[in-house]
Amino acid sequence: MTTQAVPGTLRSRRIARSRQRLVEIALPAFAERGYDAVTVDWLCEQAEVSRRSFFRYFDGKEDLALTPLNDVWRTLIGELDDVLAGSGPLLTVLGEALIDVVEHMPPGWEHLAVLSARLSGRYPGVDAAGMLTCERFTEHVVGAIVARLDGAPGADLSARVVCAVAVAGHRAAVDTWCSAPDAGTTATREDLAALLRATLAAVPGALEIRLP
Amino acid sequence: MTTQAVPGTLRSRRIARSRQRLVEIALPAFAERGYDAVTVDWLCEQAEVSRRSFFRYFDGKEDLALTPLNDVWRTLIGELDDVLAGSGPLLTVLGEALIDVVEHMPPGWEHLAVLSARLSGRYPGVDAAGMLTCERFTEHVVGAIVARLDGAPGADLSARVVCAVAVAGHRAAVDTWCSAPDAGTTATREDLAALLRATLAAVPGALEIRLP
DNA sequence: ACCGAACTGGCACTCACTGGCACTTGGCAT
DNA sequence: ATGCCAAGTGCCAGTGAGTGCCAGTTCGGT
Repeated sequence: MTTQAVPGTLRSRRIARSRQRLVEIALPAFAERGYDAVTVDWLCEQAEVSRRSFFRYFDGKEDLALTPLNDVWRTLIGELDDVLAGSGPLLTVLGEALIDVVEHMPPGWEHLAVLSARLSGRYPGVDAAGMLTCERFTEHVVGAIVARLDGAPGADLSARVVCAVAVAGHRAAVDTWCSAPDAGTTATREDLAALLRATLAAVPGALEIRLP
Repeated sequence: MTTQAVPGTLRSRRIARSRQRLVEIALPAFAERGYDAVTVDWLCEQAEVSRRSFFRYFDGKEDLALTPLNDVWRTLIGELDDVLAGSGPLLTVLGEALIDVVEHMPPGWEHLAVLSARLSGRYPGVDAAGMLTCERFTEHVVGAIVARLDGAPGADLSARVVCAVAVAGHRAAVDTWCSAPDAGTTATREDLAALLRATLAAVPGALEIRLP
């Protein structure tokens, strides 16, 4: 997906290019003609990739549609060991790492991410797949935290709750970010980073909300 | 689903019975032979319901698999207006309402709910569908809260975060509840209610967790 | 008893996704 | 350079979920 500093083997670059091509064809097509109206067959034809390979590159159509957003969480999972080496409140640590990852996505990421986020809002099936990725992130964090704070009672639940809050904050920020009519062309990752910062900062107070 | 005090029309009771029959055939079958190995065709044959009607009764195979757990959230959504008439911290209000709903599910609910929960743990697709239902609950709460606290800045985010926490607590409680090997026969709704109470009480402290 | 509306079942169809198999090709040791 | 091997690929045929359509039935109010 990313153009690596170390390019990797010839093969893996071919795969990465095919994946990238599929995403770049798919997301605008989904936005224009609707998610259901664009078939995997058509996408494969356009990208000159066989149907069989499509399903080797992606977990499914929904995974393809969410590639830009999922890449954020997958990157974060990959960096978890480094991230959790930090200190301070877990929510702060995870939040800053999330923002850092967003700021370091490859060039052009924002345009595709906006399309992906809008798709997620319009199609429940796509949304559900996105939540699954976040859930996988949560499981990684829970596993790592339990291992690190070995034996601490409730570490499990704490990690789960913090992740839930981080994910909810992320979803809220992305919603706002992608809902400006011209977001497709003008939204920047810095905008999203700022929204994430604001959202996550507001979280502790948010829990206090009372009914009159 | 529930045996109503007011039985409703003949028609609606026939439908409810067909739905119930499908759920009672499906969940044990899923547990025994695996979710994928049990086809909708087979289920329809067993329950003597046409394939076409199946998809009129349920949103899909996953909806069927999650009926017991989804019913909790759907009931809660139905009672939202009453629930939000209460006062105090939103998290407490929602938590108590959730526990109340669980305690008033129809007889026999617990056995099917355990099967449903285990299925959700084993099959990501099913899990994702469950998260969608929770998301729908969140949207209802957000809508209602924004309407009630008209104009309060951040009410939107607050409601979202509280729901995320409530849902995470619920998931954690249900996970624990259904993972005892003999839960299928011995788990009671009171057990689950107690777990929910404990989990939700622990949440405020959970957010404070720090890395060393 | 009758009429209209709601519900039903069957059929044919689309499309996502999978397993199997033979073939190609890039990576690597020699 | 060469030749071997595993990883990756294309094609095909199959499965099963989900949907649109339509003709027939059944329920509920009048």
